[in-house]
Amino acid sequence: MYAALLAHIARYVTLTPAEAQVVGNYFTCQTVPRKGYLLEAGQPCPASYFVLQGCLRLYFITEKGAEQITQFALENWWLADYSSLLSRQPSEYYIQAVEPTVVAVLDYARQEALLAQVPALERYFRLLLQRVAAANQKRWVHHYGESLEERYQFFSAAFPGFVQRVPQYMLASYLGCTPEFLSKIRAKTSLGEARPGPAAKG
Amino acid sequence: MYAALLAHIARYVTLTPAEAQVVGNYFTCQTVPRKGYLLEAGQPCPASYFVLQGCLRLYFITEKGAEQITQFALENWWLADYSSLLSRQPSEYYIQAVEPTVVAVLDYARQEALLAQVPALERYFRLLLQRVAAANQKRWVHHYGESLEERYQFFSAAFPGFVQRVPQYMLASYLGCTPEFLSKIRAKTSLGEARPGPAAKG
DNA sequence: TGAATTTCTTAATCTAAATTAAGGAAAACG
DNA sequence: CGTTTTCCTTAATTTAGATTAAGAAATTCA
Repeated sequence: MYAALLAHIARYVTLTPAEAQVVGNYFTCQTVPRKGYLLEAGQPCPASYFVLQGCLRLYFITEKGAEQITQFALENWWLADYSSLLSRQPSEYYIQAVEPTVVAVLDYARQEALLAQVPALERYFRLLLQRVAAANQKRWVHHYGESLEERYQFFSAAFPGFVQRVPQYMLASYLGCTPEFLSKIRAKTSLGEARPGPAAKG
Repeated sequence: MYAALLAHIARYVTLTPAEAQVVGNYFTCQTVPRKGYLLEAGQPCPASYFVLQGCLRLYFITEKGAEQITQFALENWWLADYSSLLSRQPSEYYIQAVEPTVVAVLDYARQEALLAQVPALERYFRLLLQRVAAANQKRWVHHYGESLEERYQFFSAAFPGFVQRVPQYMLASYLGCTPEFLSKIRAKTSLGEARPGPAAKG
């Protein structure tokens, strides 16, 4: 059931079979349809989510009423609103499934009990969060060091296939521009690339 | 010597006196003059730094040759290039002292040994990094959800005194605008505020 | 399969913030 | 203490990307 999750943990720490068993007991599995919500603004973030299958997006609503996406989560990625999770205050985010999605759920109320029972997970999450911190620092380098066109190019190269998996307006939101502008960038960029002929079909 | 560091750790986990002793043995103390460097681009990040006194900035050089600041660290803040620390690859960042600064240094090579000896620190760093993750998520909300003027207002309010402590062009870089634009914002904003009279002096 | 909904594109106009330039004030430090 | 360096401000010009509008294509799902 949680094979992917246990495999992910095994990348960082070694669990005994008994510990792996305990981990399995603390998680629940949840299926979310396309456009279904795991978190809506106003409620405290109830859990951390590990994506087993599918894709999630985390976004908030700006003053102007636009959806601003700040994170995606594909298979083997964790997603949560850490502020709300830690403070138990209402979240300002939405976590929504971009496609039909299956997640392993670590309920907030049970997290500390699990960590007490399986201390190796303290280390797992420490190592994981260190990588999250590293990724965040890099993200600011891309954000401030590169133009939108460069960021799009980098993103397409770094996550091949992902660009085909989410609507372009969502990618635009994540990259910090309008769909119109991303469309312009792509038109300019793909001039040299193979165009599908009139009869071709994806 | 490391009273502030031990006090910070004590906010998250409880150490035995013996453990506190061990922690003290693993850190070294380093003094950096104003404009001195703890890390320069091209070298692997050698350690994590905990600021005991003073102020650090983390920045990189953009394609256009400008310094782009992405983080500051005041007293009781940790600072490191996590990417470089984890990968042992050359860093793209500089860590420089904004004022004469004293840091507690956790050398990369000794970090894992310390954590093995004092497992409670796995938890300390896990909890710390969870807060870092929360702060990072919030930072994107401010970045994308607010205008530069609002971000400046928020920042001044959230870190009173800090605005007076670093040069304005550094704050501008961190906030993501030019010094000229920040100057304009401040001129507009402070119209209603008390101006120092002609005879007044700081 | 076919209507309804979502998504993508192009193009004209507009705007927030960058760039450039240059003078003046404040700190640093020898 | 004074001089060198660093820092701040104002203003004219320019630009990257937003906004608005509208039609075309692709998906979804009943």
